[in-house]
Amino acid sequence: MDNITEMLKGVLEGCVLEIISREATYGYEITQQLHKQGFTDIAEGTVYTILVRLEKNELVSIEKKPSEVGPPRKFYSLTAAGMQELGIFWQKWDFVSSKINELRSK
Amino acid sequence: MDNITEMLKGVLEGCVLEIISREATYGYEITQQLHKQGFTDIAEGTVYTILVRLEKNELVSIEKKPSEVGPPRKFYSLTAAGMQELGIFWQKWDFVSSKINELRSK
DNA sequence: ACTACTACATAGTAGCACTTAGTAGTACAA
DNA sequence: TTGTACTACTAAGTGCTACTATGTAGTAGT
Repeated sequence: MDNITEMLKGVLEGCVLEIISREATYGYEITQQLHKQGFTDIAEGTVYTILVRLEKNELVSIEKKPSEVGPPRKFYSLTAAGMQELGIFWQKWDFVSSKINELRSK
Repeated sequence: MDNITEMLKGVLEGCVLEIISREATYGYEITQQLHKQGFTDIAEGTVYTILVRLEKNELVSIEKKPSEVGPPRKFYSLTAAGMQELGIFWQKWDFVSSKINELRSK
């Protein structure tokens, strides 16, 4: 799918929060999961900028762990604020997507 | 619903295209329709900037008509390119929204 | 004159995904 | 020992989009 950049604004961050909420994980792994989930064109750099923003906003906490196959990994977990933010994200998503679908079907 | 700005990026333009595709209409009316449809916080200025962009990209054609209750109105209709763009928009929407929902449910 | 509604225009701002380019560790082959 | 490939993170700069704020202007009722 070509050029869905604009449509991802505001939702990609939510997706990253959702992925982290399942299990503590790190940037490289998150990127790969997104690729497997169908978002094949998302660049690594994009995910890392989101992670930096999440950290700055204190929605995630970080634990650095060594890797056996490369440089050390930064594992992310949701903070309480992060959990709350994830809930708000899904509320917004439900709201927006239902309105869009209503508009389409009327 | 608070602060859904980012989530509207890339979709609001598609919504405007959809509304115009139903019937030739003008900016003020489009804004009101969006409000009725649940997007209560969308400002007039936002709609007009979208319309200017659509015109610039030749996705709409314009016919100016006098109004009995105020200044003249600019009625917008989709061009062939606009129709095509609308189709692409819904394809993208289906793609993105299905992926998001998959991510959520897994 | 004043207010309210209708109708359009636009310069400036903020936020986000993306591009590009870089640094580093491990492992395996030529 | 050089090169390639994969893993893993960083960061400066760009472009697009919705939003803010403000302004202009026509019509109509008080």
